[in-house]
Amino acid sequence: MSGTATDRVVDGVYARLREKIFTGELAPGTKLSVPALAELLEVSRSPVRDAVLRLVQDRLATEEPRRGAVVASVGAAELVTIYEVREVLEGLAARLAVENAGRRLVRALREALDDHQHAVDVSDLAATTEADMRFHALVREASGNHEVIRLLDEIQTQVRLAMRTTTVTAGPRHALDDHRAILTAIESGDPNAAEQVARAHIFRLRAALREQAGQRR
Amino acid sequence: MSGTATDRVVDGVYARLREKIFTGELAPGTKLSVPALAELLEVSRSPVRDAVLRLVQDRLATEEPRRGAVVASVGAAELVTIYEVREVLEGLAARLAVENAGRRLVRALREALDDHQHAVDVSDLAATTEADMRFHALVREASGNHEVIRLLDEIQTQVRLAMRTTTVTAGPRHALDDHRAILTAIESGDPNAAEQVARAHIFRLRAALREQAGQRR
DNA sequence: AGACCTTCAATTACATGTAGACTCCTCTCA
DNA sequence: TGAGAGGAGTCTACATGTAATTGAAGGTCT
Repeated sequence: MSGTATDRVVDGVYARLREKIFTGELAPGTKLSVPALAELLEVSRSPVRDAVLRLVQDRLATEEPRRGAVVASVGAAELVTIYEVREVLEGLAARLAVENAGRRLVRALREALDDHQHAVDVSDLAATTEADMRFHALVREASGNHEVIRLLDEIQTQVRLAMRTTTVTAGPRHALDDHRAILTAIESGDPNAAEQVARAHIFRLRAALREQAGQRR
Repeated sequence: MSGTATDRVVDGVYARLREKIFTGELAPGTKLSVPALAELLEVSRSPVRDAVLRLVQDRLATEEPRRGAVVASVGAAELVTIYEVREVLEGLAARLAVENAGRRLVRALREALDDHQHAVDVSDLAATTEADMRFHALVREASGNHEVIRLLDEIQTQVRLAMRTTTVTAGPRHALDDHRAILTAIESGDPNAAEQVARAHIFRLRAALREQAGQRR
């Protein structure tokens, strides 16, 4: 009567490796040796192998045929191409969110915004990032489109990984203003406005990135 | 001196399974039993297991924890959500293609269009589909954005799979006109126009789908 | 010193064994 | 007749063995 549906070893290994990557314990470039990790995590090689393949699948690692996998590193240039995609997807998410929007969404967004504001006021970087991510997560969940949610989750994963290497922040103040504008557009119920404003937000982030990394066009 | 870089068994198994899915030999809903496939393909279970995991990864199959994998079936409703994403990505691809565009691209697109026209004239469905897909492939390759290319490839895979179940065609004539408009916009060098026209194209396909499947909003 | 070869340890990719979970079928009993 | 127990067979998930390859270290010759 204790049964979790998924008590597979591979799930735990995957989660633990993912965590080690995000904390930096496994830094970009680190080799993911299956036997070594198996010993470290005290499981056999099979679930480790499967977990590493999953990491490769969501591009937290890259593999070359007979040479194994290493923790991926997302450079500024790649991040710019990712943000080009992110721009249109966040726009779509905002549009769809408006079409589905309920009071619940608006209330939750306001809450995230308040937290964001407060975090910025007291210069709490971690809380700022958290509130920022929560705002975006709320919008995409509200889109109701499973593909949009999945793809934006993937992108967020890549961005988190990129933060190990590059600085991604593009002025916390700016982001806050942009979020406010997005909320206003959603409240107004205008899908086109929401799409435009959401796109403009990511566009600005991308511009900051491009400049900071100084290249590409 | 004969060495191909990748002579891994798993690659061949993956390719063969993929092919069997697209030809319909493995129809949506079919269970992918690892031991059975291993015997069928005359390899051991290991590479088959890895190949099946890859199929799950690109959503040609779905798996449930202790119950194995089955060939995925893409329903009309899911396809509509996929097309919502496809709309903005094709728009982005067209926009970026304009920014990069060279004469080579325009020439290749014209060629694909001519083939498309001819295939429609003689009612060759296979050739029509091929020329249609080629046109889109050219545009996204020209975008120069690796993420856009990868995501649209994924989407095309899903669409191909969906064709096993649903009819996706939305009037071959319409598609041809839309492609002509996209080419015109690209030739004119106006990124915004290209994005709008490309989006409108997918929008129409989606509308046709939504109607044909009669639901969703 | 520097280029090349050899050797060695580590690792990948594949093969195979097996406990426990799941499915399906049959048989029992109300 | 229909619900439910029981059992057989199949399969997944994990464990483990191993050939061949790779990368690194060290040695040799020029």
